Amino acid sequence: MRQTDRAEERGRIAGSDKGQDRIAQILAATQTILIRDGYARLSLRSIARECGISVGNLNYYFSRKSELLRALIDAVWQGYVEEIVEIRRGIFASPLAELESVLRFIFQDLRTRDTTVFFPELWALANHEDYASEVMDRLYAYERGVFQELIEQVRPELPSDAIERLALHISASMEGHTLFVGAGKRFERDRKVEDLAIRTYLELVGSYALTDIETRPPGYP
Amino acid sequence: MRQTDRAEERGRIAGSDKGQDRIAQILAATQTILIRDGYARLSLRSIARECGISVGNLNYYFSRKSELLRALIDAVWQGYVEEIVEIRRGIFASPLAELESVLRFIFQDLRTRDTTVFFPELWALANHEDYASEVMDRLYAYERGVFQELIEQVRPELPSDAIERLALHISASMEGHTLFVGAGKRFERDRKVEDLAIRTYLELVGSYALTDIETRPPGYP
DNA sequence: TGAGATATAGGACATCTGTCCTATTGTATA
DNA sequence: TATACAATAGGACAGATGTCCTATATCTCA
Repeated sequence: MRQTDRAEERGRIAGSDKGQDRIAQILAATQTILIRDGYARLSLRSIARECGISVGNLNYYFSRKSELLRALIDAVWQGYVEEIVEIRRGIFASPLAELESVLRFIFQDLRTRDTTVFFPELWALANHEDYASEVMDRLYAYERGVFQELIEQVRPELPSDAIERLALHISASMEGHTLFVGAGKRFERDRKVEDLAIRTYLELVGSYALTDIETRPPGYP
Repeated sequence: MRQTDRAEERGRIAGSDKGQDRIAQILAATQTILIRDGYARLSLRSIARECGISVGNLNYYFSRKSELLRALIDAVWQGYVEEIVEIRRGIFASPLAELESVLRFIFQDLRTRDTTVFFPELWALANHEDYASEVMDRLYAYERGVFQELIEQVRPELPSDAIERLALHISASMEGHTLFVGAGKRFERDRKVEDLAIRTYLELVGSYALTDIETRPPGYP
C-alpha cells in the first residue's frame, strides 16, 4: 500500500492518539504562518519548520497542500460556528438584544489579528480555489441563517425574501468593516464606528418598511 | 551603467514612445493573470508569455516583481479615481442625488469581474506588503473624502468626526458587498440588495441623529 | 549614413517548491 | 516478548521562480 493512500485515509478514519495532536499542531502552525507571512510565503517546508518536524512527516499527514488548506479552513469555520452557538446560549431580553450580542461578537472577532488577516486571504483564495469558496459559502450561509432567525422573531410580518435580504446586507456590511477597523488598520481604535454600524443595523431591522424598497422605483428621492 | 539602474530610472523618467505602450501592455497582462489565475500563479514568466515577450525584456522594464505590482496597483487606483471624478462632472438635483450616483457607480464597479477578483487580492496583499497597504489607504481615503464632502453638504450642522464616521461606515459597508454580489458570487443577480444598501446609506445620512450614538451609552435598547 | 540610445531575446544562476520513496524509530497489542 | 502498525526523518526528483548578464536587433536623430 502506497503511503499516499494511507494519508488519504487519515482524514476520514481519524486515528485517535498522538497523531491527532500532530494534526492540530500542523493546522495551528499553518494558520500562524498564513497570518504572519501571508499565502505567498506559506510552503510545506515553512510549516514543517514551524512544527519542528520534517517535510516527510508533514507529508504523512497531508499528502497534498490543498488538503491541508482545506482542513485548516474547515477547522476555522467550525470554531467560528461554535463560538456563535455559545453566545446564543445566553439569556436575552429580546430577539433584538440577542441579535445585538451576535453582531457585537462578530465585530469583536473581526478586530482580532487572526481574523483581520486570515479572512482576506480566504476571500482571495475563494476566487480561485473551489474548496475555499465552498467553505466560505457555508460559513456565511450559517451566519445569515442566524440573522434571519432573529430578524424573523423581531419582524414576523416580513416576507422571507425581505428577511433574507436584510440578513445578507448586514452580513456583507459587517465583513467590509474588517478592512478598516481590524487589527492594525487605520480605524482600529475608533469604537464608535462599531456603535454606529450596529445601531444602524438594529434600526434597519426594527423599522425596515417593505414599501420603501419593494414598491417605489429605484432613484432617490 | 548596470541595466538594473536603467530599469529603476524608467519609472521616473517615463521615456515617451513605444516603451510606454509596452509598459501599459505589461500592466494589463499582469492584471489579466492576477484576475484569471490568482496571485499564487502570477509569475514573471506567465506575464511575459501573456505579453508575447521574453522574461529578459520584461525585466528591462521592471527589474523587480514588487515594482510591477506597485505600478499595477497604482494604475488601478488612478483609473478608479478618474472614473469617480467623471461621474461627479454630471449635474445633480441635490448633494444627496450626487451621493447616490457615486454609490451606484461603486456598486456597479464592484459587480465587474475585475473588481470582484482584484480587490480581495489587494486586501490580502495589503496585510503583508507595505506598498499595497499604502495604495489601499490612499484609495479609500479618497473615496471617503468624496463621501464626506457630499455628506457635509447635506448635513452641514454635523461635526466633522461624525461626518468622517458616516463616510467610513458607508465605504466599509459597500466594500463588504463585493464578496456577495460581485461577479460570479451567490447574490450577483439580486439587484434589490443594492437598492436596500444604498437606500439605507442615504437615509442614514439624511436622518443620522448625533444623540443616538454620541450620548447614549452602548447597549440596546 | 553612422552613432548612440532603446528594446529585445536567450540563457545562466541559485534557490525554492510540491511530491514521492525508503529506511528507521516508536508504540501498542496479542 | 514478538508483531503489526503508526510516526518520523532524510533525501531525491523534476519543475518553477526571481534575478541577473550578455549579445543582438531596432529605432532615432544628427
